[in-house]
Amino acid sequence: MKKLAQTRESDDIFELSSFTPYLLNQAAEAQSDVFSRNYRERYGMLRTEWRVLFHLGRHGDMSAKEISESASIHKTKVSRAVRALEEKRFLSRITSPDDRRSERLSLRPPGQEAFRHLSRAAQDYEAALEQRLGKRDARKLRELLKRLDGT
Amino acid sequence: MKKLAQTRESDDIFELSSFTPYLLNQAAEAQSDVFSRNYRERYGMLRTEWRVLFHLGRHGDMSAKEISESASIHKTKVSRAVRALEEKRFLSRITSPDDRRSERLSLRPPGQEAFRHLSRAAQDYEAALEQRLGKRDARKLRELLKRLDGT
DNA sequence: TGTTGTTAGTTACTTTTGTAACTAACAAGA
DNA sequence: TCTTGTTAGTTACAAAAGTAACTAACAACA
Repeated sequence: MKKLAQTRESDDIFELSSFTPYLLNQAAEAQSDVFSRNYRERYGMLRTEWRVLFHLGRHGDMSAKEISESASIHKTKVSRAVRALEEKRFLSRITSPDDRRSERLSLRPPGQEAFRHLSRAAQDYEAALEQRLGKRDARKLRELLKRLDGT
Repeated sequence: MKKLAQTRESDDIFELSSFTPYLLNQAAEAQSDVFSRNYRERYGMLRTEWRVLFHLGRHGDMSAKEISESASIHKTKVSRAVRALEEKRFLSRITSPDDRRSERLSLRPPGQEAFRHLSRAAQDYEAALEQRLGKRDARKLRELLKRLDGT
């Protein structure tokens, strides 16, 4: 007998394994757990610190505000990450002369070295992922994820 | 002039936007933020609570241990979620007669209703996502995510 | 100059998570 | 029955994240 029309497709079976937000979260956690070893074990860094470091290394000196906007990280998280990186002697701050509320953050040599190291690790990680998924699928995945992150 | 061989592809430019763990995380957060309104605003539930509820609704009575394994949630998180759901009168526990360490968790009527409601919301959410991405790409995304979550 | 409103960044407080140690119950064998 | 080892679930403490309120500096204009 043919299947009848339904109000909702497969109303009966709905597993978490077909719920995209769940899968996204599982995959994100799994990947993050693996890569975080790179900055956690060697530098005792947290994810936000790694991101802030990355932005500074990638874009040169920035203010906390600029990092916050460009990386979509809340300013309190940035503030805490900056302090942690400062305590590790990875960056220095100089009060901006034209606006004394804001600070110019720059990587110091140890911070620059950490950036280079982690940046390389990230590229290697990405390359390994591309190996696993295949170039085509890896690219497709990134494309799809980009389409999602706005919503 | 032709591009020379490099040790690493595009050694020069490496943006966060091409780093899959970053994209995964952004997308996962964005999606979770949207869907969490469903269980947060109406039921005051946390994500782990929603997951535990879902498992109970989907698979019938289970022990905390079983949920923990089947959902890959740490047992302390499950323990806290179970207590929260119990306080909301969404579930009841009965000490298992054959092993008094373990408890049979069952959804009570209000919990069952919340499950049905949220389950429907999840299906609608998934359907909307499928609309946005297109059936083919939505399916592809799920497939790729599944391939990632083991690592 | 004084007032009003805005902005960069920090701090204080609360909520949530992670980790480890714990309790009570079980299991299997001496 | 008395170890010894394991397991289900909880609790206590520490680390991290979210939220709101705050400080100091700025801007614009009366």
